[in-house]
Amino acid sequence: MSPTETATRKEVYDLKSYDPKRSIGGLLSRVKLEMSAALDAELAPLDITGAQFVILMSIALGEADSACELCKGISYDPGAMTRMLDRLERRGLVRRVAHPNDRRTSNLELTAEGKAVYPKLRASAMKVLNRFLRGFTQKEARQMESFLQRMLENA
Amino acid sequence: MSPTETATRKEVYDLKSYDPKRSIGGLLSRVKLEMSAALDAELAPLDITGAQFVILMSIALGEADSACELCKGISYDPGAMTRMLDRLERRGLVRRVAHPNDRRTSNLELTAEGKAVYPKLRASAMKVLNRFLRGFTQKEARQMESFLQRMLENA
DNA sequence: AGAATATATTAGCCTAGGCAAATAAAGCCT
DNA sequence: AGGCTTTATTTGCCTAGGCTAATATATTCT
Repeated sequence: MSPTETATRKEVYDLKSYDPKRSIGGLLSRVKLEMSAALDAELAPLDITGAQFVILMSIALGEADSACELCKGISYDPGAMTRMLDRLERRGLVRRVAHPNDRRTSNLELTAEGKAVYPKLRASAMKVLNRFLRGFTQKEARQMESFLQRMLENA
Repeated sequence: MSPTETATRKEVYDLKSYDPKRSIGGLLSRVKLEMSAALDAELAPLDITGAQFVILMSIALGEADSACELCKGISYDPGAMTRMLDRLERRGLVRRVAHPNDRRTSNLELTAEGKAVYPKLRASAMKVLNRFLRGFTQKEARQMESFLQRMLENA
């Protein structure tokens, strides 16, 4: 450790060094903004938004098969989720199917059209992400994933 | 490089390895969401939102002294900015001052109250950020900053 | 079984950002 | 000066998420 970085120092930023815009917080917000915009642009020809992409992916991957599980998985408001699913259903991508044992909920499935666009969605998102990661080695990418994962665990 | 990671490989994710939720994209969105919520909670006692924090900081640090410059600096909608500044002015934190040479615009300044809360805002944001970075060494934090900066340049 | 509690979804109201058109004032051109 | 273009802000309309209360089922506990 360097002299300016003593063994007692525990925190990354202090009152002197903290610059909001160049801090991890500021940069991260900015990157998220740009990435979302880029994803929206990439998906626009498919008439699907970035927010819808997240839902469709969750359903496709079997990570959630009800509105409630979706909400829990991604910290999304239940009211907003109802409307989101309404839109996806109207859009013909998702179907609500009666649950056999529980009439409070519906099982969510992709329609044929939903299944058909799924690979395109995946490819689009991957493309955007890879674009933002140009110049990154695999090792750097894995390290970035690990940093983000650790931040999430600190939440 | 490992055998699975050949010299010709240029992209971080491929169709096989890409898992949206565990990818840098998914994680980053999630971290941003949690961080924003944490900042909002931390600032709530001051009756200031995270979005307002960003504006106040920009003004305080002299990074922008008009609505237009603010918008450019943070990719914010001009219409939304007008309303944001209306709120901050009503809240007594910001003042619009006539520009001497250009009557289209106003110079933005912090009021006395705005200047008074500024150090608290800074401290709050720093606190939240440091919390998310618990366990990070200075070196890791600098590396994270650099990764994010590179992603931004790739945008 | 019946009551109390918990869960899943929905509807209403509120806030706030994005987009497009309107307005006003500069700046530029000749 | 007069006209064309650019810049800065504002306003109206639209979309979408957050919060709360309402509703309908399940589940649990006597």
